[in-house]
Amino acid sequence: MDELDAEIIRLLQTDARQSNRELARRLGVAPSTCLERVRSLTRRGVIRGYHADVDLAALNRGVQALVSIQVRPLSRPVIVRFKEEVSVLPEVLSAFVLAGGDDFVLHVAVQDLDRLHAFLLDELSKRKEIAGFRTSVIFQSTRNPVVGRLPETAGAASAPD
Amino acid sequence: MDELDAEIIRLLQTDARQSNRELARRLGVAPSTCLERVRSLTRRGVIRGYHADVDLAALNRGVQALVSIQVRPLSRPVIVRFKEEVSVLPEVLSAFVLAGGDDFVLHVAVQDLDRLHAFLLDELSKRKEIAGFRTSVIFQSTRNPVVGRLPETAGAASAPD
DNA sequence: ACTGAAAATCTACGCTC
DNA sequence: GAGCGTAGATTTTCAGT
Repeated sequence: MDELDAEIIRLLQTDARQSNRELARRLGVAPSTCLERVRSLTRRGVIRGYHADVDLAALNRGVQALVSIQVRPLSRPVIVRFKEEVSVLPEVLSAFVLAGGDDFVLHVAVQDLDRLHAFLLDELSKRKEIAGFRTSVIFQSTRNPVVGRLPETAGAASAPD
Repeated sequence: MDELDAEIIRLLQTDARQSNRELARRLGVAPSTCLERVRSLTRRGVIRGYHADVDLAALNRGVQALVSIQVRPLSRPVIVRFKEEVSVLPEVLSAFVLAGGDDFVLHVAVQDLDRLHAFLLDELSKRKEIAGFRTSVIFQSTRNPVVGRLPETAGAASAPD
């Protein structure tokens, strides 16, 4: 993971469909070199795939929400099963298993508030393992297009207290 | 947005780097037709871009958390400014502006728990507009690779009560 | 929406450092 | 081992239909 790899990752996060040639030009290396680097990153699992970013509103999924959920009993089989079942629901964009007050957070996207309500009632309320949940409608969301290495925070690495 | 468009979107969400030719083959249309469809979807803003999916652990960002935040006063300038400033922090993957008990949720990824603690203390605690926040470490997260049209929920559209 | 052909790109392989 | 240049295969792209 040298500087060149980091730059490749940055550029492919910005635009995954640019040609290998273009990528090589921006990096100042030969296309064949660039190709080998990208393959290596893919082989090593650093690059996991390439995905189109789609406008949710255009898919009639303009209403998003975060749903915080507590499940009981808080046992491994219940958590594993709940996570698996809920992850595949079409309304769910992503699911988080958490430490702390809430056990799960679901990021959901649906057509409108009626559908959100229906989802909560039909998919969540009926589940016996759910001890409670709280829904927050999302007004806005922003996503950082590029995930890079973090800058070293001065002192944190070398001088723990 | 006919069936062909929907299928293109599905395939490009799964693998954004497959060739136009491959895409066309899977759809059973000519490459030129497929290309024009993809361009149209891009022009209309349905496809917003293509991004590489990178393993956060490989970038030394293996620790993720959701941070729920309340800000005061809850006025437009405070919200807008907070959102803009926080969105560009390198630790922040995405930021949500919410309705409900919490005003913001930040999805953050950092190297380790020390860095998470440092982020909370150095970036959040010092902000005067923050009235309180709660941090939940993420044990696991799953993401739905394909966002599609939602199935019609029987009765919901045609027979509201 | 398809066909065909020209331009651009991809990528395997042998070479140099 | 890592990067480069080249050449043959593949793909993109845009007429014309």
